[in-house]
Amino acid sequence: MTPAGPDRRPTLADVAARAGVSTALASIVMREAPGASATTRERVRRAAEEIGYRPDSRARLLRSSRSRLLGVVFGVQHAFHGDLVSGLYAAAERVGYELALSAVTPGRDERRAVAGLLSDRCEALVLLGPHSPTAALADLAARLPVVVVARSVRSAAVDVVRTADAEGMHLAVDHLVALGRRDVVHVDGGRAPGAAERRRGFREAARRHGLEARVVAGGLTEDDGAAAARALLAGPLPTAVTVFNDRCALGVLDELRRAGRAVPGEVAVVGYDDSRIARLATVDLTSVAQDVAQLTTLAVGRAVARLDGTPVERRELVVPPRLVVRSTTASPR
Amino acid sequence: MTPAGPDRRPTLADVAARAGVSTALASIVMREAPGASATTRERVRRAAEEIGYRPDSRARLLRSSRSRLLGVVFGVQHAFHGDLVSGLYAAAERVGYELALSAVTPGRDERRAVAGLLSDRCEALVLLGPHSPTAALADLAARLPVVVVARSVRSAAVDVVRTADAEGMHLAVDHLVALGRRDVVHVDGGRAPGAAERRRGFREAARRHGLEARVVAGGLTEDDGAAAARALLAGPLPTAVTVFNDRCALGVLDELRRAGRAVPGEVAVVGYDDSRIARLATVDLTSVAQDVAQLTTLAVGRAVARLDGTPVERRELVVPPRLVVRSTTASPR
DNA sequence: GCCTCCTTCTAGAACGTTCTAGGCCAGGGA
DNA sequence: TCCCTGGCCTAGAACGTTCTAGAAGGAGGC
Repeated sequence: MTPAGPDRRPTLADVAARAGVSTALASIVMREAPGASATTRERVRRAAEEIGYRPDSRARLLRSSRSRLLGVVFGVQHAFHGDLVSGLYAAAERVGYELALSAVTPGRDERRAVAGLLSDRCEALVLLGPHSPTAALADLAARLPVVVVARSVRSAAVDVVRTADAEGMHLAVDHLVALGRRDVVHVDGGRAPGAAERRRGFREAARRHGLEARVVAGGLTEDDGAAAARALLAGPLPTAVTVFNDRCALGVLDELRRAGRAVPGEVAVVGYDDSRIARLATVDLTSVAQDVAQLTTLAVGRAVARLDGTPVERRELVVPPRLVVRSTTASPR
Repeated sequence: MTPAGPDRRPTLADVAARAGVSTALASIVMREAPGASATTRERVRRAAEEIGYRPDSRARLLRSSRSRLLGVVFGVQHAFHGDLVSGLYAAAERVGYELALSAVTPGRDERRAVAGLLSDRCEALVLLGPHSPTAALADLAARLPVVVVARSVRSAAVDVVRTADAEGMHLAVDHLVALGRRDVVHVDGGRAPGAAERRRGFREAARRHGLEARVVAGGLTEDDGAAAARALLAGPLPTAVTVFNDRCALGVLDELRRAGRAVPGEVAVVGYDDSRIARLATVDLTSVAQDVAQLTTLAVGRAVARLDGTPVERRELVVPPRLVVRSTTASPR
């Protein structure tokens, strides 16, 4: 019978009492720290097992000034953020950190998400494609290390890890031109994180090839893509289209096919993100892939470097993208 | 100059010192508890503001035995889980609880996700479509209240909140029959959470209408749906298809259209989940909608009831689904 | 004057861990 | 004999909160 009620969560003191040692020694055993004999270790471990002891990470963190906890803010809507979160878990584990997740939802904005993490005593924050203004991010960075992923921020206070989106568009345009497609249009992502950079890359590459750099309004969703495709269908059809992201590209594809236009026969289409959608057999979309493993490893690495006080050379880390060619691009029929 | 280094996180004692009161009183003010004069409140609040004080939720939770923290395990891949998480945040906030998120990723299984939440001192767990065997869930439920969402579990130990999936299939089949479609096939979800129930519902409804209850193998993804459609195209085409979920339905749709079959002219298609995909103008899929707001409100409510010791009548709460009719179902051409 | 009651406040003990400082004992060198 | 040294262990103080018990001071009733 435990002293303070039957359903009390077992504590280290309970383990120690049962094993007949001090709590300090029990702590040593549980942490696998040096300073206990083999027999005692065994005894303490068995006691812990028997009463179902689980360390209370909050008490643990309270005591040690370091929490080894990285806060992550992600958008619950974005499939790509899901991939990034997976990568972050793996990267954090490799360097002995834990993750605290906080989601941005339609009813919970970034401020709320960040506030939650701050009171959880995270040592640093990793923000996935944040929408907060630069000033707000800089304010935050005055409190603790902040790493922004997949968006570029013009501030000396925050670290940025992102894909070389302009280069990704170069790859896409070069690929299309090599296929003999010279009338290329870009379907834009508006004010979404990364859109400006991708637009810029498109324009640079088009100019380099001596092409007219035509850009039409698009967006993040399939419906935005469909609308853009309808706009394109109203005029003379280009021979190739680069699209802000895969979801939008899907809308473009669908609308083109509905209008009876052959893809890639008449029009080639390139997406961005290499999401699961792009990889589906029924879609099989050529797309610019972001290197998730690299992005997440660098993001965690940068956060840890800041915490350890390791000198850091550049604020911005840029990861090269990769073009994944599938069946929506080919030479004209 | 703070005593213990310049970048120490400000604590309640700092606030109290600056305001010239005891920490206990500062605590009272920060918690908005009764027992402080208006002028003192104002003074303490200003001091907190000035030094940028943020309560340390871990210390707070350590002290009070209640953590008011609900652990949520979700799959980072599932768009539907994203919707549920959004709803859970809102529902938890309404009853004064916080959420701790723990993701299941390709490299992080449910055991890991749950273990993390347990050491975070969550009072109860909400599991979204868990894959763990019933026995493991029951073990867990012996430690703390467990609510499983969107899957049915045959165990008296855990609470379940789910959609009446069988009824959803009744709605779908009734709708198709009312449209004059009597040759209906179900594309199955295999061992996915909810699949068995949906299959059962389909069979019941078909039998009720005196139809042959034909079921073909499908799955969760677009590719599974495409494969199922190819199987259907190999024989005489049914006049209607119900599909395990929207993603799979999308594959079915795509493959049917590629084969030149008119939807809904020749074949009507009904999906399940009413996901964002189904709502897209380019897809516009008739689908069975799950009531996310209701599911999440009930899940949180049930967890809280267990914690408060409120007597609970049934272990399983079943929420009625709703049929959303769009353009993939109509009378035969 | 004394008692009670209220409001406003404070000291100090929790909470469950880790860490610091030190105790005790055996072994070994002088 | 004495003093180190090293291995194993413990007491007790942190960590930043909240909570309990109670003090101080005034108002009011007798």
